[in-house]
Amino acid sequence: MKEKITDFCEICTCVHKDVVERVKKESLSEELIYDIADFFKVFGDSTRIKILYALLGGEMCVGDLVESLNMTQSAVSHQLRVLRQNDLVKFRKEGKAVIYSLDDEHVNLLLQQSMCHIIHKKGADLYEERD
Amino acid sequence: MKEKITDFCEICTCVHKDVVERVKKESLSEELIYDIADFFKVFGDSTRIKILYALLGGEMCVGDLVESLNMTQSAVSHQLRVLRQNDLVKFRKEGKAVIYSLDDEHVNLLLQQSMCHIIHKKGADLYEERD
DNA sequence: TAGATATATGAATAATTATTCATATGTAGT
DNA sequence: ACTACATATGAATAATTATTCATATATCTA
Repeated sequence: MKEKITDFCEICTCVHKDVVERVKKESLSEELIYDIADFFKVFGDSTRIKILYALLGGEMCVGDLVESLNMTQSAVSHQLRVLRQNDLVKFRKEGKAVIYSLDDEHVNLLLQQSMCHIIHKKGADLYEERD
Repeated sequence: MKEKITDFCEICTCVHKDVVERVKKESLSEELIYDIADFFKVFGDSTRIKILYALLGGEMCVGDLVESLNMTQSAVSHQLRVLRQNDLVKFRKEGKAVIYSLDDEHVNLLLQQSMCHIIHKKGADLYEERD
């Protein structure tokens, strides 16, 4: 079962032809791969998580976000744009104010789920040393 | 309902005291915020997504991953470390080979869910222009 | 134990991205 | 139309992170 499949890799001889072929066949398109990574990337920033978590409690105007999160207006606004571009938040205008809210239930779900996961993992780590 | 809450922000007058206070009160600890962001950050890289997706089909040794994904052994190994450190993959040794697999169902779930979300969103975008 | 192979890793570089600063846009009230 | 305010944005800088290259570690075989 351990045999060299082609000559395009000069260093690895530990190659299982069947596995490699299956994976290559079933691989996602480069485009989808990048889309998925980009999607997660949006959640992978503490500023954006703060904003999203704040919006879990309901819609907020930019000024309130700035106050609540102790950040500059510019930083918040830049990150809101990223969230907007990725359809994680939507907004409506009310006079001079722009009021943001979470775009759909997916966001809500993902946030909750990840928090569960992390708290669970942290907990498990904490109690790992017992007996 | 629109009133200045404190004097620590010199530029924003659009501040809803009640909202700001609630958000501040309900805010997550900085530590948890960073943990959540870091968790997502791990998924936010196309190389790691490729590896994780390949492992959805079953356990694989490093060499097979290198072959399947057309990447250098070093790059794969570095990213496997990140995945290991974040408990997304586990491994066992078999002779010289190190065989990796997904660590738990959470990973599986998150990947599937995100793909659904993205495909759905893409689809929606594609058909958006119709009347 | 020596040599070969599979994987891991440190350091340097390259690429990506968040924040800041300055300024622009848009809206409301006078 | 003018002023003030709320938000957005371009450009520069700072910070983070992925990849590469060279080399180290670990395991098997002779």
